[in-house]
Amino acid sequence: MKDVAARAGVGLKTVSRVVNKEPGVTADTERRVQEAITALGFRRNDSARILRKGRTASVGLVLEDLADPFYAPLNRAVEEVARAHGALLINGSSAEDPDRERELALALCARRVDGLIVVPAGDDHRYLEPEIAAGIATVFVDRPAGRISADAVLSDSFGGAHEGVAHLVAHGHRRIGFIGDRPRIHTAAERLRGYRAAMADAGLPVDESWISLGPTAPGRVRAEARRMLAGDRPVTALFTGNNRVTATAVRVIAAHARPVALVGFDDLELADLLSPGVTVVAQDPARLGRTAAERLFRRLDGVVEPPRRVELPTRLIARGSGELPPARG
Amino acid sequence: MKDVAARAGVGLKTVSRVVNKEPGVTADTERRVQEAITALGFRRNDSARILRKGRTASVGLVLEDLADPFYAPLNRAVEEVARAHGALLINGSSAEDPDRERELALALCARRVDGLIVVPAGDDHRYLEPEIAAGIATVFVDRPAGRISADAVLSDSFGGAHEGVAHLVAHGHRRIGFIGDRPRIHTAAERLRGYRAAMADAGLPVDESWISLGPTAPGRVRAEARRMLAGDRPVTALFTGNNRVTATAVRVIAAHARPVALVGFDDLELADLLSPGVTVVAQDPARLGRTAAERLFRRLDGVVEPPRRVELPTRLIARGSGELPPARG
DNA sequence: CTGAAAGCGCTTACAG
DNA sequence: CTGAAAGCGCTTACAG
Repeated sequence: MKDVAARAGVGLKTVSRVVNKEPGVTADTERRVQEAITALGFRRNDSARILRKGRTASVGLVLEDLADPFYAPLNRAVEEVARAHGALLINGSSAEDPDRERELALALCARRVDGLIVVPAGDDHRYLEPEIAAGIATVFVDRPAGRISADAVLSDSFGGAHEGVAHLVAHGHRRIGFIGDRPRIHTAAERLRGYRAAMADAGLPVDESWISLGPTAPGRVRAEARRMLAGDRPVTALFTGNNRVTATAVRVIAAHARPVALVGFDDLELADLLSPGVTVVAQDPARLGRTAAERLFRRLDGVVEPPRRVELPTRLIARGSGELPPARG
Repeated sequence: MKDVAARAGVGLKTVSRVVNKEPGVTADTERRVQEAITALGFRRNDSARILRKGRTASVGLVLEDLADPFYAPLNRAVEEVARAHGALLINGSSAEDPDRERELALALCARRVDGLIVVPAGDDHRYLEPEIAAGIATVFVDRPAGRISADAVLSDSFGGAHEGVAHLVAHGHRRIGFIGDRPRIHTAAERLRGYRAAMADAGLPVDESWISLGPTAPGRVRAEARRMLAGDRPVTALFTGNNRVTATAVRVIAAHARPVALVGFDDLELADLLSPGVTVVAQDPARLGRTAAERLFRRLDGVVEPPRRVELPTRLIARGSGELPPARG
């Protein structure tokens, strides 16, 4: 910029005015400056601008896995809202590791993102308190914050699971298995709570061997599904706690001798084309992302309100697998 | 930092030393500085650091759609490589709009990302020449750059399409339809070229009504597929140019009276569970992303080489739909 | 082992 | 309409 000013024979401020299209520059001066800019190949350095202005026009997003079919649309929705507000998006995957979540979130804060959206992996977010106090707006999405009070945008995991399990009960099932993610993950715990409540509401006993929480790696899920379907009092239906678990369960059921009913939390691509179609409790990941980002930008626009928890509804989509009657033992 | 120095009664440089864990500070001094840091809630501002150091330790990624099941794993792979090199990832979607691609890429350059990875939407990238000249390493992925010479990491679209169509021919098909993306997209053009070459190699004539390139919106693809399957000399097989087209074609075929063979470019989740399973020419999007990012960081590490085009192989996965014989008219 | 000065590339008041 | 000075929060030489 200094060089441009020298070449155009004007002051630094005049160059700044031209670059930022501020008024108060003669057409002639502007032309001279523009010439110098192209001659020198000048490109404004936004880092310097940011340092001076205070705001970085960027937001950070920490989620579990950028490649997951559930989080990818959430990511995209956050990007769209950021873009509408002239901000760039810096994001990364925690890989469900609390240390990595923390490291990434703090790196984003050190870059002075204006705001932060977090899908938490850990359950203690006190490490963010100094950052929030220093003015970095923070919204949690998909799961609530741990040990601090902050905005959260969630799906109704309890209600969705309750509805899905009640649907199986309505179709005659009495022995229903639940396979979900690790119990320290809020959504997994809530969905299990929904399962238990639906069973209790129907007056059905629950055998603890019908419940399995843990990593969603195909190997574990496959083994647990097979275990629940074996023996002489097998479950006649499965309720699966997220998209990854459902995909594996569909494979196990397809290879099983007797038909097994299935309702899965989260929708899957092509789920309607399988035989039978997979009945799901669908979330709207894009809406989760959009809602969280809009809340973030409201805060950045100066709206002050106490932290709030928003719960978005889920939607049961019946496609066949959840309407199968119990197989005769 | 100034405040910390004042409070600890030391110079600015000493604080800097402590923050950066540089040697040459007494244990006692370090303790005093650390106390001041926590008392004041000091957090280093990486923007300032970056301005001074020159490198931002961040890379930019412009792709078509963060939410697309093909690009999401590519995105994640780039992130992993960036992370291994201590860099953050700033990314965004072009939505297949050349202006938006340009706007986003230049915004990233203005932030002075160290390097840029681009899935091009447009076909003229001369706008990046000043940036590249100024030292921003740039690698194109999935599609090559237009009108500039730059590194590119691609899948073998021609070879993959050729193999997929030859597979259909080997199973007896003579009238094969091709539905692909807009012709100005490099991969779409290459896959069409592969289709034509495979037909020519088999000595089969091609009726131009069997070919349809255009937007991959379900409505258009559905209409075109139905058109090719109607009349008294319908195609007996379809070759689809990407994951979105394949998903729609599967639905059309499922609703069609006679069986229709199908081979799709790109793999789909659950494709193996459909009846019949969907035969595909699979790419490896994560490997594309990883390869491009590794090439970028090699350049950032100072390796100087002429721009190179790398082509990764595809893999035909036979699952049933591509092995169906032609239906009798 | 420690610190004062200069500078990274901009913008913000303020003055002409 | 235009510009010189100060400063954003750090780091880089350099000197004690």
